[in-house]
Amino acid sequence: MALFDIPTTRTTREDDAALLKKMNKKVKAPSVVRGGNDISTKISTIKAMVETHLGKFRDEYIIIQDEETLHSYIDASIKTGVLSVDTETTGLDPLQDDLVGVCIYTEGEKAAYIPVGHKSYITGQLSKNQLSLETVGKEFSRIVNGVKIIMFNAAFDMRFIKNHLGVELICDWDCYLASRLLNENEPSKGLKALHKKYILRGEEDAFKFDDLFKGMNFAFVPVNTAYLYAAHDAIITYELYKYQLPFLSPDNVECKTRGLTDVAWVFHNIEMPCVKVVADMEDTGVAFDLYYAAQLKEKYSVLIDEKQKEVYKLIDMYRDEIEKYCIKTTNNKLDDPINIDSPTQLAILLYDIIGVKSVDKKSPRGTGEDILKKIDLPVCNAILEYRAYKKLMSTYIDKLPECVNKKDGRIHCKFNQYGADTGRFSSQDPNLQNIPSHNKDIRKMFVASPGYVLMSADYSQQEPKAMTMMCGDPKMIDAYKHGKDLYAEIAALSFNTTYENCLEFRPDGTTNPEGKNRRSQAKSILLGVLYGRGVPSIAEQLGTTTNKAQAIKDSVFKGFPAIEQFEQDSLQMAEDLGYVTTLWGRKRRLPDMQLPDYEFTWKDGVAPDDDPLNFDDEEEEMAEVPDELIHRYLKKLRSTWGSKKIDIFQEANAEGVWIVDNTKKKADAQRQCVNARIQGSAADMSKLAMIKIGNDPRLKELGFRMLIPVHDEIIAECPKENAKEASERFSQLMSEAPGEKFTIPINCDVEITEQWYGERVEV
DNA sequence: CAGCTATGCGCC
DNA sequence: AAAGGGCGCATAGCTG
Repeated sequence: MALFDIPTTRTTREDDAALLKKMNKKVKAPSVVRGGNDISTKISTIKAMVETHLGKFRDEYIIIQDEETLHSYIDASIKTGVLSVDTETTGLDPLQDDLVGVCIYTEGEKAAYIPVGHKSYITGQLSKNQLSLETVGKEFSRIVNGVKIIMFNAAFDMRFIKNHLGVELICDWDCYLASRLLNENEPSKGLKALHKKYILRGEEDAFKFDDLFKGMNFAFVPVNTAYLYAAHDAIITYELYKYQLPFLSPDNVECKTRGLTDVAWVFHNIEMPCVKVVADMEDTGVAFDLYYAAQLKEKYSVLIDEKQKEVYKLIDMYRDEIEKYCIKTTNNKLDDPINIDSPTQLAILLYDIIGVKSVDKKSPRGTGEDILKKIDLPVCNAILEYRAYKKLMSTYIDKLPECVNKKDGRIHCKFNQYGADTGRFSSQDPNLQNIPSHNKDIRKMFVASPGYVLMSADYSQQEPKAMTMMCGDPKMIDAYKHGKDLYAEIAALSFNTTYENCLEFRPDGTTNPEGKNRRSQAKSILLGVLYGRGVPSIAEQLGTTTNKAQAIKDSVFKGFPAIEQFEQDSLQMAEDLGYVTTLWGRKRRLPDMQLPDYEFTWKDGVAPDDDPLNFDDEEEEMAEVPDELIHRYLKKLRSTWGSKKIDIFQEANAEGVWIVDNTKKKADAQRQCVNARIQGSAADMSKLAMIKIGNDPRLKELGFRMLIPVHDEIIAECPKENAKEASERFSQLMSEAPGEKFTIPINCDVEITEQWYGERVEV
């Protein structure tokens, strides 16, 4: 159900403002819960649970309800110089939800909870004995300089504190980011889970917020209960910090001996400075054109309808076969009509009813894009077109307008600055890093603020350039230094021809198909190495045979031995150390690289000739499979592949030997070795650029602000009158970001528009 | 009903 | 014999 009606016409931006106001009104739910019976039961339960599990801390934590106590607590934190901070809120949106309380802890004091937004669930009124936001803000402003601030997921708390207390408290140690740098494979992602694992060593059970308060407004939890839970968070954040501290302190022996010096550098010089930049981007958001979105919705619903009709018309050609099938198989999963959004039903239609032969061995009943393209039936092609429209509609055209913040009409997504294990950002709610770019319509929903222009700057060939620097090949470096096209240069030197013969266009402007072909072959090989892509797959992309692709790859490796060397070095590094590193020293741990290809154990942990009644073999010492047997099987396995391997596993199984096959895991890890170094280095570089840009005083004066990082690209906006100077500075800072690590030129084109991907604007 | 996985597809 | 790195999200279909 729509919360409001999208207008079909628009005259001015003021209409948008009115529209938002209208939305606001309808959205406002009664803030006072009638009766409150449910809620009071829930609160009683919470009270009891908190008392049982956290009651023991009742005297160890305090509630701060007067200014003097807060003042002296802040004094104490100024003395210790370190303060952990955690916020309690009514929700996850720092712009639309409220601050309920702040917890702080400094060594030598009891953990303290400062309630500011607790309310009566009956009257909806603010509870008594709470400090005002102003007072807390005033006290917090005393620690913006000189006190080291510890948080977990700092951008979140920093935003709530900035937006509700009016203080820019900048975090110095984000335990989440520290944890990601220390082990990006760590399965425990949350504060409680990490604390339980590393501080309590798994001894105690920790409450997560949702365990206790799911479906509950934290503002309604009585202060006397809330403080036990909340203050606990400030303590465990601090304890986690103390645990992490030595590992990420460059002078500490723990840091040095564990090879974390560079990782610590990345933490202090890339990740932590990036937090404020991220918090600012999330607060800024990006302007959105609701009217245009409504127009797109009309346009695409028509297209979807037409395509859907076409699909069903084509399916109807098979109606006799469908009927036959339905009679034959009474218990099939087909809806009437067939749901073409269901891969299950579509597979039945294609493979069982129409009788299409599988085109992909890996997924014989697949209905993905590649497979449907290969099948190349009119139905399949129509379905693909239908799916393309449908995807745009559901994921973008329908979804994005719902994400518009009712207060400011902008979309504020959440960036996870260590979202990918390689160090890349990710974005969610909504994901602004996968807005369609091929399609010319969708991105235009994103617009500049009134009076502003959008600026997008992207690194050209960021990853190939990172690869060039990391493998240090002089010919590649030279190509970039002389402003040549790298792929053409690689093609020229690998295929023993001239550079000009490897370009798509001749100097006179006519096209050169052979040149284009050579260039794209070189490109496929280089990017193939970068992605760990196999030769047959490259062959498929180039439309040639595996043998020919292999020959092309050999030529490129011969012409550029540094590329092959880099690949070998990266594999070797991971095998020896268990991790690879980026240009700036971030690590990507790939423990699977150190696995043996196969592992052998006795089935059930017992050798077949063991006497089950003999208990003299103390302490379940796992009997080992004799080397001789292992060698016999290894020899067999290494000269066999594919489905025949299964026969060998079964043969071993019959003998009581259990074989674990790690070869798939290892192959996966091998592909990641090169890619993680390149992708990670590129991510480091992009973050350095964001920090430079975010802290540039001149850009700030010009009213420039970053909006969205898209891996090798930054979208920003700036008042139109300052656009010229800002764009030049923007581009320059991007180019300078990698510093002396890059000895090749980096140029960044800045596009200035009013809509994302719209027409260029002259400034 | 929520929560999970599988499949499919948007981006770099 | 096969053979593509890194994300988040929508939908279907199953489970508790």
